[in-house]
Amino acid sequence: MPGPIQSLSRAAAILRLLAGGERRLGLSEVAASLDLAKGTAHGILRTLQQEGFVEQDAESGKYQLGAELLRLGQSYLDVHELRARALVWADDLARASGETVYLGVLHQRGVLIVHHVFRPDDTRQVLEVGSMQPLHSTALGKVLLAYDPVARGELGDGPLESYTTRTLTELSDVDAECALIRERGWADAVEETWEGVASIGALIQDRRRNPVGAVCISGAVETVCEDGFVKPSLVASVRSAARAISRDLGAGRF
Amino acid sequence: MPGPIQSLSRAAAILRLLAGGERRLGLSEVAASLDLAKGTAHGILRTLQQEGFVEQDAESGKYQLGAELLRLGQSYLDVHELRARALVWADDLARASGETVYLGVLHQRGVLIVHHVFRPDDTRQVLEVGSMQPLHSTALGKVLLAYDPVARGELGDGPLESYTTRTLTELSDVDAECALIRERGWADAVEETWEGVASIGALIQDRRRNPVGAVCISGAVETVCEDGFVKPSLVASVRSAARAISRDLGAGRF
DNA sequence: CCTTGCGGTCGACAATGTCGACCATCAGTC
DNA sequence: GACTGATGGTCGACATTGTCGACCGCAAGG
Repeated sequence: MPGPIQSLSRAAAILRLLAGGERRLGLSEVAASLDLAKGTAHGILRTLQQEGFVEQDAESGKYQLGAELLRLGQSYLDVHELRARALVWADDLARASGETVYLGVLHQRGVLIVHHVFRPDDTRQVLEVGSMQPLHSTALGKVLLAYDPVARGELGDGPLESYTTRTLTELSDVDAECALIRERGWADAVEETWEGVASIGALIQDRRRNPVGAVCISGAVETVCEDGFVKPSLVASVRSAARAISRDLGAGRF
Repeated sequence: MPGPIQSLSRAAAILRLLAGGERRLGLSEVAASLDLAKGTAHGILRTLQQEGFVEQDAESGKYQLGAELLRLGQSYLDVHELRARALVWADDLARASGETVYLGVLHQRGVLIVHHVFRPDDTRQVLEVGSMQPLHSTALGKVLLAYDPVARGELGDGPLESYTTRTLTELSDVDAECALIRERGWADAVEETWEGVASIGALIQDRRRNPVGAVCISGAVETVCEDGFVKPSLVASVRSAARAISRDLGAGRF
């Protein structure tokens, strides 16, 4: 495979840099962070700016991400076939289970949330579409790890970050857990990322049985678990939703 | 100002092209649409793909937008100062008015929705964050047209699209309306874009009085209007919310 | 079995993006 | 108020880099 286009890779790196840092970044900071000449960084930023991917604060001169990214991100969702077919099933699942529903796909080293149905009570909740969750400590992530070799590859050999005392941080433990998940066909994660939160996830596959994403429900330990284990009835609901979505995807082409 | 970076502009054009067309596009289609050599288009696509901005359907070989865009779009929202400060006020406004609340900023030739609070009843609604609304036929758009010279400039001299029989399609009419809006300090749009929908909007400005966005409420004509005019009490709510957000923004720096 | 379309590769060429010195401006400071 | 040290931004020479169009292999369709 021939090499990538240098200026484009650099532009992408700049966007990621701006996305990462909380605050706006100055030209010099950007150039220094990526080891570019100021002139070069400026040229890229100027172009990104006039394309709308980056905006410049009028008075400080510093740069931040631009509105066009939001628009394109929305377009991504519009085209996303998995999401489109899952919308109605996710709704049903939320209603049936009374819990929050997430739909996620593998993206880089994590799970990208592409759909989110609020828990059907009236508590205030923030939409998490577009945010990322870790692979090794969430139901969505562990499902993907268990079934998608690419996801397992992303884990590499690096140390796994620990979020709570129940987070699995040893690769061998994760692999054992994945074997279990494959055997029984679903994953759970009880207080492995957030205290008090438990979730149950299952795989979504396309017509050729390739893993393409995962659904999960997520809620308070008290409502999702019973006697220290996740409720079998909820597991059944999640698995049935996952099967329904997979079937729907499979039918997509005919 | 020196020229933009060619490859970057082209990459942006490809992304916009992919965002525009509903379906996935093949390499040749992309190359033809933008009048590029196939090799060139391929190089750009390849780079965009490995950066995650574009994905390729494994079996058809066609391209579509990538997940990274969703993630970056979300990051844009996270950094967005106007949105951050407006969140709580928008919530209050929705509760007080009982209607849907939108928060929009000028982007290219339209209004980009950066925040959306659902109407506080239980009807099913879809999140419109990231989508665009026309300038000349919505309350948000007309507010920006009235106060932001850049917005007025975007209108150019082109013919204005008509959505309903009440859409203003003559530039002179729009300008007259804008004068009125400036005079009284708020805008409305009753069935100018969607039949049965009325909205009321007001300007948000930063500490230096620059227009930075607009808030509006939007709902059924029957609940927003009375005797053929928008209800004064709703106008008051919207204007008060807009002032609150502006004040909040102004205080941001101190 | 040839044709026609597809996505993808290759290598020569020169247009293109890159680099680093340079400029203008502002804020702080002695 | 001139100095200092930041900043964002410009410029033009250079050669790296992206571009182009011919070419490849494959699959579908006549």
